[in-house]
Amino acid sequence: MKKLTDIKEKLLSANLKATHQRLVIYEALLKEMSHPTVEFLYEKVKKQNPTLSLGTVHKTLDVLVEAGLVKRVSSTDQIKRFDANLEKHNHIYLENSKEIIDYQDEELQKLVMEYLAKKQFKNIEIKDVQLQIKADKIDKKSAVEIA
Amino acid sequence: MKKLTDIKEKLLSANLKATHQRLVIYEALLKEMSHPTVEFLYEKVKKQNPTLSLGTVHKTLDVLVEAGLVKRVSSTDQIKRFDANLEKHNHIYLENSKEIIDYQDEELQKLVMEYLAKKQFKNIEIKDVQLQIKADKIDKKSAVEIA
DNA sequence: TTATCAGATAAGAATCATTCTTATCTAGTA
DNA sequence: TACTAGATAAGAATGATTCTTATCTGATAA
Repeated sequence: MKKLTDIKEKLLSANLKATHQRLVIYEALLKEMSHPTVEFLYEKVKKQNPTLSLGTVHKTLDVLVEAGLVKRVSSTDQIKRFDANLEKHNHIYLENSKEIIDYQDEELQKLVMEYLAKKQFKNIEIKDVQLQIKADKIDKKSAVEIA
Repeated sequence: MKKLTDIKEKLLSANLKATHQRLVIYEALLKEMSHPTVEFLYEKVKKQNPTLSLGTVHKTLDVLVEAGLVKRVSSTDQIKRFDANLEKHNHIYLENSKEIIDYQDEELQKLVMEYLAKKQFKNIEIKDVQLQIKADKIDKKSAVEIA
């Protein structure tokens, strides 16, 4: 549970002005586990902030990505998705239900990074590795559980 | 080196009519290692086929994806990219040079798949796993070499 | 050969998420 | 209080993609 003061703190420590719009957009993204689109976040925050514009949501998310507080999620469709979870984690793409869920597994991350570290890549510097797990949800009504 | 007859064969075995447009678009994609955009392929094939339209390139690629002959490449930008390489492989995203290059490594693929197979996921059926390796090219002029 | 028919293509209009532009607003500072 | 830089609102512009419609093509049957 992030308090508003924590969010404010994060913005300020990234040298960003902690405006009301930025606070509510960032807060909405932090609450969402579903890797929301710009439109989705706009609809969420608009309820409490009717004057807030869609362009501001776009701009704010760009600013947050630029500042390293938020990440873009890659996908094969044409719509931007965002993620406020900065911890190293992977994504499970549920193709039939169109969801993207988090999969955190330090052991796996370590396994892959150590494997790649042993390899000799010439002329590149590896910055990050992410797994995209493509799957189908079997029972669409119940949630996915990861042991 | 794919011969045109091989390409024709692939189209026919996917129950697609082997039209001239499909042949040249598919051939152009097979030749490209760079995970090209629709626009890029259009510019390539237009030289020899001036009447071919951009819409046809879009439609044809959709048809090829639908038929399983071609794959979409996921990315964080808004532009579709395609890949005719159906072998299990991973992608290295060179962020500074905007390239996406292939990284084939059966050992790594096996390592990850076996690790995940041991895990207990409830309610999902894993179909595929892909690694996205984010990196920077050190010397932009020379090629990346993978040992 | 000719007619028919389904599917493919060309051309351009429509769509829609994103980006850009401009004017206005706001908070901090002198 | 006035000034200033940065942020926001509103809406226009952009551009890749999708859609629509008419035309074309190639296979098949009469």
